[in-house]
Amino acid sequence: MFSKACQYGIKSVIYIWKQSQNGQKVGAKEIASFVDAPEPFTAKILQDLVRKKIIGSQKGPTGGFYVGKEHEAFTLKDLVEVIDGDNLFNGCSLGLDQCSESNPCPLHREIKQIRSGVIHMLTKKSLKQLAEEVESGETVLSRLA
Amino acid sequence: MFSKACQYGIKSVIYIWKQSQNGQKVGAKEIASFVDAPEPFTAKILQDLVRKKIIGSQKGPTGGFYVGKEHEAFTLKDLVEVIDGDNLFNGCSLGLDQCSESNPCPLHREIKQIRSGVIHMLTKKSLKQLAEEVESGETVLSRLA
DNA sequence: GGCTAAAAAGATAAAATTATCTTTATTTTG
DNA sequence: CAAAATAAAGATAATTTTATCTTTTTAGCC
Repeated sequence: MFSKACQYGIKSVIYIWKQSQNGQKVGAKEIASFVDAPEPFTAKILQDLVRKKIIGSQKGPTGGFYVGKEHEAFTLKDLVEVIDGDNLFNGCSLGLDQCSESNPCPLHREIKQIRSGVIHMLTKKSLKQLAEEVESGETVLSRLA
Repeated sequence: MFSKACQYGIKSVIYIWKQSQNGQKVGAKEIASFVDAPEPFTAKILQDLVRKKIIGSQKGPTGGFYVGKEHEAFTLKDLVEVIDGDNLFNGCSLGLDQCSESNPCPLHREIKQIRSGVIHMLTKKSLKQLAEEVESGETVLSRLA
């Protein structure tokens, strides 16, 4: 469902939120290690997210990635769209370019319903809220339980 | 959601069903052209499906791919599993290997629900039924409407 | 039996995704 | 202002997925 890049991205951003709530910026190395992902690849993904303003970054010593009020409204859907595109949300699931309501592919109606569920789930919580659930121990992010 | 191989596979098998209901075996070339997929790649996929008994095949002149009573019970889920594995149905969507009910990742519950929807949709109709809907014009398979 | 048409299998190639390495730019601190 | 730490950017490599090509096997037909 999600590419690896996207999985890394999701976990990274939740971790950044978690740390930012404690007022801490975090470096790519720390993020990658926590999230158990290759560091340079993670850094690439984070760069994309910065470019698209999903997160912020600061160079130099004491620098790192962070989030703040300006990022509070972003949801998983925004993040997934940046990394994986809108493939999961739009376009015929069988790759037909003629597929439409009036010309539906065999899965058209069914996929439509699935997608609305997916979109709902990816929008109902903000990234910040997801981080709060990790902070509270309700959910778990790292492989180190 | 589905790999290209899987998209091609789904369309191919529905087409084979459609043709088999008229008592016709179909060759890889015809399938690929109808389904608008590269022929050798399609043939590879079909070979996998034959090996896993989702469809049948016969070599030699007048040969081709076909389906019959012995294949009637197969659903999209069976097909997707053969081609894409169970990735869509099992395993942590964020790639955590520690993820479980008692140690849930941030998306655990939500993904579980999505998945049950996906599984329901992929099992509620047989491949044969999907072909019947194409046959009746209710849905459309080829890019030539 | 030999020819032909088709699937099966195996080898190769191209493209996309994932991963790594190196260099550059920026910013803080001393 | 120099040094150090960090993100950013660019170049390269490995792996996986997608695609193609070639050879072999099977089965029908004359």
